[in-house]
Amino acid sequence: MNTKKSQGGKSRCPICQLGIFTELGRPIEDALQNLDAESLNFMAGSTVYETASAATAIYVLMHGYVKLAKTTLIGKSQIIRIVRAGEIFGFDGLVAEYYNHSAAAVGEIDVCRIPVAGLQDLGEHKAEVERLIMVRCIKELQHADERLLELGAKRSPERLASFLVDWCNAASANGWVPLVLSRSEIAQFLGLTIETVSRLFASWKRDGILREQKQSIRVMDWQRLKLLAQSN
Amino acid sequence: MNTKKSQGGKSRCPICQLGIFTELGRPIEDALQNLDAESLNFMAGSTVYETASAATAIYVLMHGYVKLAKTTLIGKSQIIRIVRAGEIFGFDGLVAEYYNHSAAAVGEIDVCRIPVAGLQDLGEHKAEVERLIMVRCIKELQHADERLLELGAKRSPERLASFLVDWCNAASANGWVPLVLSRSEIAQFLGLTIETVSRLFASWKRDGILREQKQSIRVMDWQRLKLLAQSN
DNA sequence: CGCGAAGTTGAACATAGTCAATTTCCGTGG
DNA sequence: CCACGGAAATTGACTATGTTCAACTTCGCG
Repeated sequence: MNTKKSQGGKSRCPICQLGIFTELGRPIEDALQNLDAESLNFMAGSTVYETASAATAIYVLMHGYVKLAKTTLIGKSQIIRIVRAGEIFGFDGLVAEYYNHSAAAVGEIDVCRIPVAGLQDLGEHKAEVERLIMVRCIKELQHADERLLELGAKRSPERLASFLVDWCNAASANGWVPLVLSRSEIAQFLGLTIETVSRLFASWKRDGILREQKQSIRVMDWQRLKLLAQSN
Repeated sequence: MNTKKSQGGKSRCPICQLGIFTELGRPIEDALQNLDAESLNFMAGSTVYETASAATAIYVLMHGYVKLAKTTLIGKSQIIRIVRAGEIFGFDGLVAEYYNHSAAAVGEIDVCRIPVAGLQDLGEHKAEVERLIMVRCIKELQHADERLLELGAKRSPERLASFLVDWCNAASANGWVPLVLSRSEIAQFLGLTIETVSRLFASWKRDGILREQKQSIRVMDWQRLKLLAQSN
């Protein structure tokens, strides 16, 4: 068993504590408490759901990182999204019978699992929650569009550089930023090989653009990195 | 002026005739008639909206094909989606101030333009329409995920082969299928160059897998094409 | 300390891109 | 109906980017 419920059974899901639904106002927050949402904890590397497993819930990531991935028939896998705390994943649960991708924990995570069946019980508030989900979904779609541009129209240095720029920006901590992903995961995310990623890191470290220590990176020359992200 | 309204001003938009919203039932169909949706006709190659233009409407494609594209700062463009009749595009209108991609007609098209402001006036039906849009959006997201796998984890022959398989399947007409897109557009869609696409076509025609005449293709050997789509 | 996994590095190779020369296609006008 | 002109597509030769394979090093952990 690679998953454990943090406090067993239908524990009160702390959705609101993260502020995802707070914008909807208190009555809805209360209604959400009545869903049988569960707070779950997964240890590093464990699977939240597999491709083609029954899509019965959507998830809100409370803490940590989740990677969503798809695999070709010949076994090459592509990470389609890295989910951050506060984001929703598992949209498939709302329209499809099965998930079309897998979700796995990168490091230890806490998620809130919301059974889709429960959403039906929201009554008058259902519409507002669905609207919020719609908005989130559209944002995901925009993000996916951006990634299609990355994968379809950019070369390896541009892909890695803009990935690093995004990653460090999201981390907001300037200075050292924990790089949660392994070389292999970065490669799978960018549609490259481990070796290519490794060589680019090495080259940029040599050039003084980056430094790395203990799974963390620090950008020394933002200007050059951003330039690499845009052209050659 | 490269666009013209088919019958000037706020013409009755034939949304329902396409059956997109019919699943919602008659009262909602009627309510939709009261939006100031416009039926528009664009000639081949003209632009429905540009990247970064004000996102004030969503569109339903009534007839033809639309290509949605993004461009890198150095001018390489990537087609992120080919929209077919009956599909919604311009989801950005619902959440963002500006479109993050462009939309252009491939051949002549008819679209129904629904101002987002109008959706607010749907009153009690708003929720149901938004739910439908949410469902469509999630399906687009799944489709985008699939394309990320194509671009990130597959080689040129696999990309082109699976594109052709999809294209011909969607056209449902077995036998000759009109290939609406130019080599350049196919290349932009698959993240390849015109030359690579051209060479693959040539090679497959030589091998008797395909035939082509007058902008239409015919798959002669489905088994081999599907095999090409999956592995090497 | 030692083992296994992750990461690095080099050399050879292959895939796809670039550049350039033709050829084909198609609409326009004679 | 044919001829012309321009755009699209094809083809070849060369190049470059990134992959593959393999050896080796580093890191983390028991």
